Amino acid sequence: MPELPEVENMCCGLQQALHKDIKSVYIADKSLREPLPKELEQLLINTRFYQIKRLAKYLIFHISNCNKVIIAHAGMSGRFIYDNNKDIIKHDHIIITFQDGHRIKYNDPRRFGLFILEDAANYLQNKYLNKIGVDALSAEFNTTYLELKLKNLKINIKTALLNQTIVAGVGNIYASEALYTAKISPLAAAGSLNKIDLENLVIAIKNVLHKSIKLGGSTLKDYKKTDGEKGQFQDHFSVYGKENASCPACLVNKEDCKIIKLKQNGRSTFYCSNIQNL
DNA sequence: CAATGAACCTGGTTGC
DNA sequence: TGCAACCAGGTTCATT
Repeated sequence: MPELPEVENMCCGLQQALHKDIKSVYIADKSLREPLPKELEQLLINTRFYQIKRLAKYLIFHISNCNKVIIAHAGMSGRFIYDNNKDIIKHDHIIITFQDGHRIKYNDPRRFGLFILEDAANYLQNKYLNKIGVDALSAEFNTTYLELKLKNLKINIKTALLNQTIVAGVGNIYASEALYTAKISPLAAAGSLNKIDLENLVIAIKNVLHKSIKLGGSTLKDYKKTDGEKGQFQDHFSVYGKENASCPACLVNKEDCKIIKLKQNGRSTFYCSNIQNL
């Protein structure tokens, strides 16, 4: 999916929908990770959203005069669109139409996404949210925190970065990109990294996420910004998806290198063995 | 617990 | 052209 930068962009785009009266709600039949809540329609009509915010890779919709919130996640292939179109296309699962004709549409071909209701009073205790680690862009995500979390872990650092209970928001693209920038091998044992490595890694993660947010995220295939346009950060990858190419640093130094692709825990990892030594 | 791999789904690409 | 195999921004669950 949608990793942190893509979800952040969805969230920004959806701010336009705040405080607009909801006229109608379309709910498709097929389930996402969980069945779509059928009480959604009755709950939303004639009210409005007063806050939509990002929590890790989740979006939380706060509803006026309602004791429920919506917890949404875009899975691998989900997108939120905000427009004034009337069309319903394949894989549209939720369409929330406002009085002024605009609408929020959630489309998700693979249906790994999530769209559920939870009690507003204690939604953070929800089973999907209560184990999430600190947000990658928060001040709490720092060298000291990461050192504590990785201590004694034997898994490789790349896999550790995908664990949302350690740090929330990093996904498969930005894990490879950040490790490259920090000059850390994805194969290194998470618990073996020294303080300098960890400091570089924290900085690299925050930098790559910030840069991607500015460029509207990365569009590989399904992800689109809420206006339907592609993100641009995919044009700035150093290693992701670049198997057998030369990495940027080796190109500058005119050194021979080939970016390596491997599988770690079932996910593709890309790295330069010249730059990223164990 | 920590670490692995399978499962959940659809659709695009690759290779025979 | 057809069809099977493999691959994809994520996460949970069952099994070691």
